[in-house]
Amino acid sequence: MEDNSSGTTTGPAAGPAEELPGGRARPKTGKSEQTRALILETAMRLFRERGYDKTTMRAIAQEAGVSVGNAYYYFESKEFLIQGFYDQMTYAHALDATARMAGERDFDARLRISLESWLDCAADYHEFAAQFFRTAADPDSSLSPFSNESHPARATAVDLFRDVLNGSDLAPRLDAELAELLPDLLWLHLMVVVLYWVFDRTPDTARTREFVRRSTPLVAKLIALSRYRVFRPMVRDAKSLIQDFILPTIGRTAATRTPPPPPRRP
Amino acid sequence: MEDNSSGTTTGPAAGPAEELPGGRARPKTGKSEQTRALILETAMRLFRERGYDKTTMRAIAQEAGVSVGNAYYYFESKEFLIQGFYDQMTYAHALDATARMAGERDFDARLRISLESWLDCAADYHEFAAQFFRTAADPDSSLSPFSNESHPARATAVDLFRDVLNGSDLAPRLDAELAELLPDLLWLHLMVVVLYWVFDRTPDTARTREFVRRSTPLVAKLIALSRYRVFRPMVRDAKSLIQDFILPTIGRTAATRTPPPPPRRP
DNA sequence: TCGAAGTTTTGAACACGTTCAAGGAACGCA
DNA sequence: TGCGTTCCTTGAACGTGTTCAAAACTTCGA
Repeated sequence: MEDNSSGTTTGPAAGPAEELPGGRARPKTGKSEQTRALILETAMRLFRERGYDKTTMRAIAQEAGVSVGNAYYYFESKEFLIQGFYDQMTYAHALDATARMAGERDFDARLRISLESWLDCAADYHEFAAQFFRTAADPDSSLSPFSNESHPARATAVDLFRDVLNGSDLAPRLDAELAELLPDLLWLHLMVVVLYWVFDRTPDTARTREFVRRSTPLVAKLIALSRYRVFRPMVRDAKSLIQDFILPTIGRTAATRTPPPPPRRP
Repeated sequence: MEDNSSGTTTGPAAGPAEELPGGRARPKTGKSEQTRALILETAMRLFRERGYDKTTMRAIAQEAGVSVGNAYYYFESKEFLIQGFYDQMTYAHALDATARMAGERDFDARLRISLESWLDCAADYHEFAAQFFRTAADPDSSLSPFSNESHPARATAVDLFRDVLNGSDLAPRLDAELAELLPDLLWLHLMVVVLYWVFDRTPDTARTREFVRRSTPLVAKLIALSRYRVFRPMVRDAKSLIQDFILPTIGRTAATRTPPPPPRRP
């Protein structure tokens, strides 16, 4: 918060929320964008090769053939390189998962596929991921996916889970209001899996994969059961708790909060 | 992992798992223990006053009247000072919560009281706690409460929740096996509350307090319901998932793990 | 009391993330 | 062409966490 007077430099580092290929973004010169990409790619390669802590900013700069100050012109800090990595990976994951679950209608399978896809996309970065998670746990860092700042990567991820649900045979049978909450909850489920994965030390993170295979049927069953009468009061309580306390804390400020009671009659 | 050859120094920093007042602990000279305590207290005061990042090791040393190297003799790194803080707070919390819920038999109330007690104990450190949580999220750090290293503070916390359960009217009505898992699960619930608290920016963390008031009845209801027939299959699945995948990942490898860690380094 | 072995303390030195004043390079305009 | 403005790049310098060889102190047997 106290860093907002980020100096006299007016470089792109001040507003780094634009490097996905979709934006009108940076002025014009392809040169600048090229340097930025070079630095990010070099950093990611070194992170993969040596790990985060052992990769110094000096090494990144030298390996990329620029000065250390130049790296700071494009990335506000070493942590912002992680943001670049996270955005890229989220995007790749969304594409891969969507492709892989095409045609599959079973909700459990779709959920499992999308999580396994994440594990595959992230596999090369397992060691380095600890650092990412550390950063995510810091509420002061704008990189945290839990932080209120609009986080394009998080929106992409939540959209993917909306797709997981909507493309499944489960979707039409669900209460509309619950269906609205679920994408965010499934994203939270991914966060739990990520937490598990970060701490997983088994070869090829086999344990996490097993955890996914075991936990997704449970999630599917839980959601399916939520329609039944007996569970109504509890589901209602849980729903309002989530709506009032969980979602506003993550990105979802007020976008869709308690819409007027939908007079549905099943 | 690669730091294990922690240098030639054989000071107490190598085995800092002993400073709770219950132990036979450090050899004999009260002097050493005194210096250690002085450094820890000074650090905690400065953390409280200035925050973690703004408190430098040099400042801690100067304020405590020792050299910076001396601080490193007692604490392997700045992060290990957090461990000292965490141990102390956990102990204080266990005492406070136990006292506060004495006489109360309602499970929901006991759970709520114990969580509110935590919030009160931690209140002074709210700002600084972000850093603690950051550390907790790093699997390479032996400070992480999720790490396998025997973590006396965690054991204390889990014991507290065992007490929350056993002292309640709910305990005798529960399946024995489930009752065995619950203390760890309730500790996980605390971790969720802590996560919420860390990100909470409302004055006096009012939002977290509201979150506790709203979530504990749900937890209580969920546990109470688990006895009913309909839920059996699901409870069984969840139980085995937790038993096989969650608890082993946190400290709980086997029932009782090598109780006495000998602090001798010849 | 002496000396050796162990314990505690010191502070200069090191590596790293980060900052910043200064200087080029590119572009527009007269 | 010359000049002003903006964008990009540089690398020395700063403050920080951390290390380590050496000094100071304690303990204890002879």
